[in-house]
Amino acid sequence: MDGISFYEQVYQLVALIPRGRVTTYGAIAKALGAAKSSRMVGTALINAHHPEQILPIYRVVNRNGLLTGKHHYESSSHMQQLLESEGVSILNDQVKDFKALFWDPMQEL
DNA sequence: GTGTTGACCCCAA
DNA sequence: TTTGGGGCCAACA
Repeated sequence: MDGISFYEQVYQLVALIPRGRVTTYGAIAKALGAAKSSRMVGTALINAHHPEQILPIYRVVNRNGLLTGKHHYESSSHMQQLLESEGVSILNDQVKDFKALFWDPMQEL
């Protein structure tokens, strides 16, 4: 296929997430045609140190709207703080009104 | 080359 | 409710 790796596809999709919205690993994986490879999405975000490109990976949460990736940040509250600064309310490490704030890549693309 | 781990998800009991 | 199993695939020891 093209010279774009799975990781690159994840990065591009994450970069398209609108401000104040969130999405899930599974939704991204499915949008890329790898619904069962949702793990790779999370792994990709760990290596998300993309050059000259800021990725709002904090807008990506798990299926339950839980901030499972916050432990990989400098501070546990960092991820939550970033989300709240965009108008996303977090309650008990979980996105409030997750269903309403959920951004489905498939629906936009 | 083999085994384990992991920012996940789904289903069954 | 919790627990257990399967799947997927890259990175690491």
